[in-house]
Amino acid sequence: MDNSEDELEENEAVWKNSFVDSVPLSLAAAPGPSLSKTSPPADRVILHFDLDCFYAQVEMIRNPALREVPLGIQQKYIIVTCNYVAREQGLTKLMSVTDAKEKCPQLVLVNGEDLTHYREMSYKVTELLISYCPLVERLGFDENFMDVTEMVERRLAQTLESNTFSFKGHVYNQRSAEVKASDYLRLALGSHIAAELREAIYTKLGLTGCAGIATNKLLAKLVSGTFKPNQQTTLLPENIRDIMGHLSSLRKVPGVGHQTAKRLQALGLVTVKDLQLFPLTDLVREFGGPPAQRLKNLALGVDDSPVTPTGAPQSLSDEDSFKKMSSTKDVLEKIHQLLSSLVERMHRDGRQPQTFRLTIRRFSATNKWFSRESRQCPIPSHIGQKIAAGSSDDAVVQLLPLAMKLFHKMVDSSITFHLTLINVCFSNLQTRRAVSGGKGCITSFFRASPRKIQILSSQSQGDSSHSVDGHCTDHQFSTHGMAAQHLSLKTVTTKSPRSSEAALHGFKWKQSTVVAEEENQKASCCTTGSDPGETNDTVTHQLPANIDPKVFKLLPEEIQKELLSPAYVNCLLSTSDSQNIKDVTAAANELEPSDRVSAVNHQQPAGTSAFPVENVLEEEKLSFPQSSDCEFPGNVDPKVFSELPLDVRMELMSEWKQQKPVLKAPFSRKPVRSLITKERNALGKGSQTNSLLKYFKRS
DNA sequence: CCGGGGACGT
DNA sequence: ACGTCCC
Ligand SMILES: Nc1ccn([C@H]2C[C@H](O)[C@@H](COP(=O)(O)OP(=O)(O)OP(=O)(O)O)O2)c(=O)n1
Ligand SMILES: [Mn+2]
Ligand SMILES: [Mn+2]
Repeated sequence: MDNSEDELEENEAVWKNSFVDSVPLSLAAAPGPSLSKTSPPADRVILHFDLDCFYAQVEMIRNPALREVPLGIQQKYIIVTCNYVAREQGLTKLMSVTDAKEKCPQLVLVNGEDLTHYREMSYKVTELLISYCPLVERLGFDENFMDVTEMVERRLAQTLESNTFSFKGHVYNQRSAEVKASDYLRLALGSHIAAELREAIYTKLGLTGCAGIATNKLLAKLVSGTFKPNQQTTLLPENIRDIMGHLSSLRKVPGVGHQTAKRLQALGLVTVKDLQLFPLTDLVREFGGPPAQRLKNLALGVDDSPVTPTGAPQSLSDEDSFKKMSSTKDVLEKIHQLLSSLVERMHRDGRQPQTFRLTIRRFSATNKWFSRESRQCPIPSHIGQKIAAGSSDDAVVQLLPLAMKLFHKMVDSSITFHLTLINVCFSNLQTRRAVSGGKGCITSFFRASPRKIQILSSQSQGDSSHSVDGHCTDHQFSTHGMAAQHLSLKTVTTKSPRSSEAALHGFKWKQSTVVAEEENQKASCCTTGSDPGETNDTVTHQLPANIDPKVFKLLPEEIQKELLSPAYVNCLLSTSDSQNIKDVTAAANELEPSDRVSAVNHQQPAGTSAFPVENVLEEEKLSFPQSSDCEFPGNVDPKVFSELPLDVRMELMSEWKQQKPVLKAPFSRKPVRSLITKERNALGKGSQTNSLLKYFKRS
């Protein structure tokens, strides 16, 4: 989007001095600044991890021969990233293929449009980090924040028994050996933890990356990239002003995007210092209170936002872009293709999506590559169940009409259109209720055991499994950057409390409670006919009332015939009043036994329960959707149906036949309208969070 | 020759 | 539903 417009700024001449790797220190001195013996220390210890040339690294693992050649990962016409061999030749991230080939004719390209492998590796990293400490927040596929404050506190005691101690890795802007780790003992311990975790990521997953150690997320992220590949850097409080002041522009501040930078520039602000010195009151005028304060804080290197465990993804999407798509048939095929892969992913996830969204991007000369349009609708529960159950083909076939209906809400297919992108997305993901215990569940992200919902009450306190926490290393090698230091990872092989399967694949994500029985949702996009005002006066002949004649005429003759065949017509005609309303059963919120100790630490916002109480679906009673006695369910738009390929239509028909009719509500035809937009936003999350960015939320 | 994802705020 | 941010 806007993201890359100013992306291509030259690397400023960073004056990043550092003392490398092992700064000796004596422990005689007093402990760190805010070391109040009692609970939450004023200063947190935050780690930020960022994998090296992530997609390229994954491809190099898959094919080691690529390690020695300049490698670019291609998505359409873009080299989205490249390995460091290629970077030595001047290649950069997000470079066009033509520019890249120009700079480096021998560049080897691997297509990276399918993110599957990157996504899987990404979650393995997050999972590994979580196994050491639950406070892990993802950012994109290759970054994780971690709050290790408590882990540090626990190590502190053990450290005091040790004689010497030092930082691991670089210390920002600090080249003298005088660095007193004793003044920043907790950050120093954080640097050891970071080194150990990087080592674990390398030995277990084969991935290298950078880490930043600082007192908040903003600073940890900013400092992590100081020395680039496969190194780590700690930012001491005394250097906060340095690192902020030397950012080349406000755009470098995470949270200041293209639009915000433009607005700031309109105020005459370009550098971080500009913003630091700008009167808050003037800033408030432009951005409003909280965002203004947030911006100023960011410029000062202040960031109180907590590390919020990310949990399982809130949406899954699949998209493709292209130069031109202009026929309904192509659109349908593309959506079919996208849906097939998305439904498979959704099934592996194990949860049940309740909302479907279709997004398009249209070509236009003026708008060049701009805005997207989208429409969404509820997913009828019987389809959601098929997705979760793994009846993927059935699910896809039944989702297709939904998607096409949404498509027609955006695109008048009787007029020429030109699309350049289609995206399909599942959201409002509901966890199916675990058996009886009603406890936490582990939904497997990975393939291995699809139906994985396990109960796990362990893990509660602290760092658990790995005794990375065990004791600090007492030797210090100055291996500058090589993650190969003999860190005290010896203990890593201690018995894992989890089953091996869980350790490998299990994912302990966020919890929630019950949403009890759900109503039969009726997609507004699925309501047939009876659209007020949209009746056809140009009727040609015996077309069912809800078929658009214009569309009908465009259909192939064979499809027209089929539509007019008695069986179909009967179905279509009987659909209009088939919209039985099923009562919305009251949602009985049942509290989670929650013996799972929330491994959340001090910065948990007051009033926020450790785990949100939502998104868990009661196992559904076998209720069958509002289908009338006709074989043609009421939620299928005839126009859409007519556009489906014959085989899809046949599949749908056979689907419908197998469904046993449900008890018809005698008092059916009701104002469905009030219900169809139901789709309440289970507005769960941030109770307030109106901040500029959730990215650096206030605490 | 501007990907393919995500999260959150309005 | 769309905008902005992140990677
Ligand atoms: N606009 C972007 C930014 C990133 N990515 C993908 C490709 C990257 O491989 C991955 C991680 O992004 P980074 O910015 O961390 O870049 P790399 O990890 O590739 O390189 P570096 O070693 O500089 O971190 O996310 C993307 O698809 N589109
Ligand atoms: Mn990154
Ligand atoms: Mn990276």
